[in-house]
Amino acid sequence: MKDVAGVAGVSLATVSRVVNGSGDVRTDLKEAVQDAIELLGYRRDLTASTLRRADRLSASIGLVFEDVSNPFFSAVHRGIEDVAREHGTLTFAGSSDEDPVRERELAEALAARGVDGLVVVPCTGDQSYLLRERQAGTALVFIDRPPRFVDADAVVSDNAGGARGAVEHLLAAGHRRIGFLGDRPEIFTADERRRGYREALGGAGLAWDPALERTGLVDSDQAAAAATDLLRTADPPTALFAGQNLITIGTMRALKELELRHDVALVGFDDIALAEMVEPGITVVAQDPYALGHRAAELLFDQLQGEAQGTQHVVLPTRLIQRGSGEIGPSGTGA
Amino acid sequence: MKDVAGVAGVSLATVSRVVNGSGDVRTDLKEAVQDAIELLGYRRDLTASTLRRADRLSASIGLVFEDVSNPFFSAVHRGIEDVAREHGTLTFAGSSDEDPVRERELAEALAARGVDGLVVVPCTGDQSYLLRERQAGTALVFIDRPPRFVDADAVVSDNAGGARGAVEHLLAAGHRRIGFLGDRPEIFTADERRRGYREALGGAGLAWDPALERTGLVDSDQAAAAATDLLRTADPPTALFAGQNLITIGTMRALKELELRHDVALVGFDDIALAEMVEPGITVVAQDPYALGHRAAELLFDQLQGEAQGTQHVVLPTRLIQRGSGEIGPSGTGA
DNA sequence: CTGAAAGCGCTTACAG
DNA sequence: CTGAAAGCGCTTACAG
Repeated sequence: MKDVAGVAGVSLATVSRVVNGSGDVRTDLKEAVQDAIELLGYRRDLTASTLRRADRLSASIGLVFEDVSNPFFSAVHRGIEDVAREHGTLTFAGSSDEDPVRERELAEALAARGVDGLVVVPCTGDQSYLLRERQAGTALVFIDRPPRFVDADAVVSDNAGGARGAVEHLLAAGHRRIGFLGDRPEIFTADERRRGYREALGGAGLAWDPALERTGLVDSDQAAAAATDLLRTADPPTALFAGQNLITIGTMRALKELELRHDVALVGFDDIALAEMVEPGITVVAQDPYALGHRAAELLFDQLQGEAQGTQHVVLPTRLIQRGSGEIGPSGTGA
Repeated sequence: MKDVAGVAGVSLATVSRVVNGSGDVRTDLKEAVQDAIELLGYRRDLTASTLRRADRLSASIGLVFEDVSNPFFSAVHRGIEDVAREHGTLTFAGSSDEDPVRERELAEALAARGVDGLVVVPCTGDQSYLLRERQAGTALVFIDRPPRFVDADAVVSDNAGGARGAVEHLLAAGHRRIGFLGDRPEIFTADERRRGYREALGGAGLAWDPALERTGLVDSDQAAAAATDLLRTADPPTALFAGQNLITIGTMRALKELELRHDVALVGFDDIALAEMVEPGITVVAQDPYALGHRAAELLFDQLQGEAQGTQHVVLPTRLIQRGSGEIGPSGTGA
């Protein structure tokens, strides 16, 4: 910038005004500056600009996900990116791998780089360490799960309601013994879905049977093993509700191997690619991860623009998609 | 930092030395500084540090993908993140949507924020605008596709070789009329896969028949329509090679609707979730997107650490995974 | 080992 | 409308 000022024969302040389009600058000087910029191939250093500017905004935000490579979170990412782009803002993203220590390291590393806001998927644990960042002016929105020990905006899906709907769908088909396969109950979403499952059973006047619940399943292999185990018991369930996409995949694999695909009903939480191509098609309760990200980003920019009105807790609805596996009756399709 | 120095009763320089662990500091002063940091809840501003430091490194890198929400790129992302994390570096990521203008905007926005390096998936077009950033010291690696008009490190899959292997696999099963369904040929990977297809046919002494090639397919719907059209011709192919994951899904859908799933062979490029659960299982040529990202990030940090030895062009092998659809003979399985 | 001073690249009152 | 000067939060020679 100093060089540009030199070549254009003006002061630093004038170059700054031209570059930022702020304040009026005489046409001939403006042109001289633009020519000098062109000539020297000058690029503004945005970080230096942020450091000095009154608003101190970096036009960047940070994303703390469980895993950037999980299709669910990458769809969330895109929802956020599209809003951020409208605000000329770039996104940093990182994976916590469900580790509270790593979540905190990531969030603090992001804050140390001066992000204007943070969208975080909280691990089990305590997010109060983020209070300090918020006090320093960092906008903050939680996504997928509510935070603990922090009162802040959050956007989540209707996990309990979606699960309840899924189980009610199975009940309506006549099932009375419905198994639940879930992730670790410490995870908010996993716990909520189990709650929905239990509520639906209660609503139908059924007591929930601990023998029909298998939780702590962290990948599709564990899910397949648990499903196999459950179906081999003396009084097996006639329907299964799988609490998450990887669990649905594992359960489907188990049903295929046991040759029970057309005999045991299945509804999964989260939609999956190719779900309609499998035999039978997989009935799911779908979330809208893109919308989750989009809404969270909107709340974040509302905060940044001082348009936030109190703490917002947004709950997005889920949608039941019937494809066949969830419409199998208690005595199978006979196919 | 000024406040910390005040509370600890030392100079700014001493605080800086303690925070950075650089230079020797008397134990009592060090403790006084640490106490003051604790007391004030002081957090270092990394961007200000970057601005002043000799190496000017920001410990952040930028990623320009086609689409962050595409599972292929999100796996690449994770491969890069894991290496970056070892170097204490954070990643910015954005989507170009295959638009050269947006690619450039993104890359330049990233550069303006002082990233140490850039990993880019180049759109069709000219990447020479990146020469300026590289001259300014930004490390640069291309991924998935080689750049145009820039001599720089690149990590790509063996697209032509993988495609050739897929088609040779179909030829070995006895097929003589093999159709090709591909993305826009302007995209490097799409063109390479078509080249592999044609080479395999040539190697078997077969002339390639333009009537068997359908390209320019940008989503699964277009792929399904093209596959349907191809299979309804007077002399239809007995096998299909689908050049990309979305195209494979569309083709599979068409085969299902025409009830030809067990009669027409199919091999797809790129692996897909649930591919083994479909009937028949989908035979694919799999890339390793995580490895692609991992290798690219290694090259990037080699450049940053001055350990780069000339321009590297890395080609990663692909792997044929047989699951059934690619093992159907010219007269079907009869299933 | 420690501190006073200069300066990274920029913006912003403040005079003129 | 324009420029000289101060300063954002930090690091880094340079003296001592």
